[in-house]
Amino acid sequence: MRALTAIEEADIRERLSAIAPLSPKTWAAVRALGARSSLDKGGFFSRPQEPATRFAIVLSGLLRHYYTDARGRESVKAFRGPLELSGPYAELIQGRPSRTFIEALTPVELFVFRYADVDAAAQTSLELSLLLRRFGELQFVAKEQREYEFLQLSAEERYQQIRGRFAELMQHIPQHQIASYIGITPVALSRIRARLGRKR
Amino acid sequence: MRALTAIEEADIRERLSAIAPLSPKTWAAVRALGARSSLDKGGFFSRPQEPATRFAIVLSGLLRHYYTDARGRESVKAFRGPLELSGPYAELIQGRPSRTFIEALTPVELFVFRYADVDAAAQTSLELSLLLRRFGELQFVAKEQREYEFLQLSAEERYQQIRGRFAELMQHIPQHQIASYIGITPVALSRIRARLGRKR
DNA sequence: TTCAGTTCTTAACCCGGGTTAACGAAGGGC
DNA sequence: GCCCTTCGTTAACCCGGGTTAAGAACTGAA
Repeated sequence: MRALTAIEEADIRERLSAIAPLSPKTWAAVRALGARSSLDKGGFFSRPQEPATRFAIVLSGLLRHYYTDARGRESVKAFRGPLELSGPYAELIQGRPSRTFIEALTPVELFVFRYADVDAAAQTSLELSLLLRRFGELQFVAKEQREYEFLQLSAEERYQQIRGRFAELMQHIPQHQIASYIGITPVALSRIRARLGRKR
Repeated sequence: MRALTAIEEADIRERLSAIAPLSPKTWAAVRALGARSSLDKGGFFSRPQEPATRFAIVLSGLLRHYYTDARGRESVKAFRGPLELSGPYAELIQGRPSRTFIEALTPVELFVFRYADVDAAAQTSLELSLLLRRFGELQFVAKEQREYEFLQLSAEERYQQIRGRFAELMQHIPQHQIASYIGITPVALSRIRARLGRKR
C-alpha cells in the first residue's frame, strides 16, 4: 500500500475542488480519510450481497459498474476512468447491501474512502457537506442525461454518443459490454457498427 | 395568495422531516422562505428559456415535467403529485436556463421557494445543507430506478410498473403522456393495453 | 501445441414497436 | 345546438432489434 504521489495528490485535490470549494483544512481532513488500494484486472471493488461501505477515486485504470437480473442478464450502468468516482452510490446513501458489481477492466489504482467516515465528517463541516451535496447533484445530472438518451435517441445514436465520450478508454471495453450499456444485445451492436462502417 | 392551512403546514413539515432531520428553528426558516401559489389547469410552473429560479412542494393537484427535442417531439420526464417536489432541478443546480416544461395537468396548489434563497440559507446551516444533499440523493436514486426500467424491462413491464406507482393519479393523465413517459408511442401503448385486457 | 473460452461477426427468422392513416368518442368554445 | 380539437383505438406496413446458431479470430492455460 504505497502512499499517494505528489502528482496523484494534486490531481485528486483539483478534481474535488472542481466539485465544490475545498479549503486546505478540509482537504487535509479528506486526504487523511482515504487510503490507496489496487485491483488486478478482473478483480471486484464491490459485489452484490456485500455491505456497501466504500467508494473511491480512480487513480488509473478502468472500472465497470453493472448488475444482473433474476435471469442472470447483465446490465452495465457505467464505466469509470481516471479521476472519476466509483462505488455503489445508490446503496451507500440508502444504507443497503450492494446490488452492484464493480469490476476492474484493467489493473486499477484507487484512493478509497469509507462512506461512513466521510458522512460523519460532513456532520460537522459545511464545506464537506456541500461537497457531498454537489457530488450527489452531479450524479443526478448524469443519470438524467442517460434518461434523455433512452427517451430520445436510437440505439445507433446512443452508440455514437458513448463513442465520443469514452473515445480513448473504449479499446479496453469489450463490445458486448458497450452493447449492454446502451441497452441492446451484442448482435445488434455489431450490426450497427457494420451499418456505420458502410456509410463512412 | 392565501396562507398555508395548519394541515398543509404539518404535511410539508412531515414530508421534509422524512428526507432529513428538521429542527423547529430550521423549519421556521424554511417556512419563511416559501410562498403559496397556484396554477390553473394547463398553466406552467416552468418553461424552456426562462431562467431556472424556483422549485416547489405540491400541495394538491398534478404536474408533468417534460421537454421537446429539435423536431418538436415531447418526452415526459416525470409526474408529480401531492407532497412531491417539483422544479427544473437539473437546471437549478447547474445555474442554467430551464429546458423543462412543468405543466399543471389539474388545478395545482404549490408552496414555492426561490432556489437561491434556500441555497444561501444552506451556506450557514448544516441541517439545511444535509436536507439539500439528501434531496439530491433521492433524486438520483429515482433516476437510477428509471435507468433500470429502460435497461431491463420491456415497454409492457414498464407500463405495469407505472400503473402500480401512480394508480390513483393516472386518471388525470392522458394516455399519450404515459406512453411518452415509458418511451413509446401512443399507438404502441394502446396495443399493449389491448394485449393486457385480452389476457386478464 | 492443442484445446477451450471469449469475442466479434454474419445470417435467418421472429416480434415489438414506429409510422401513417382512418375512425369514433369526448370535450371545449362559440 | 354545432364545430373543432384532442384523445384513444385499430389496421397495414416497415424496420430495428432479439434470438439462435454457426463460424472466424484471438487468447490463455495445460
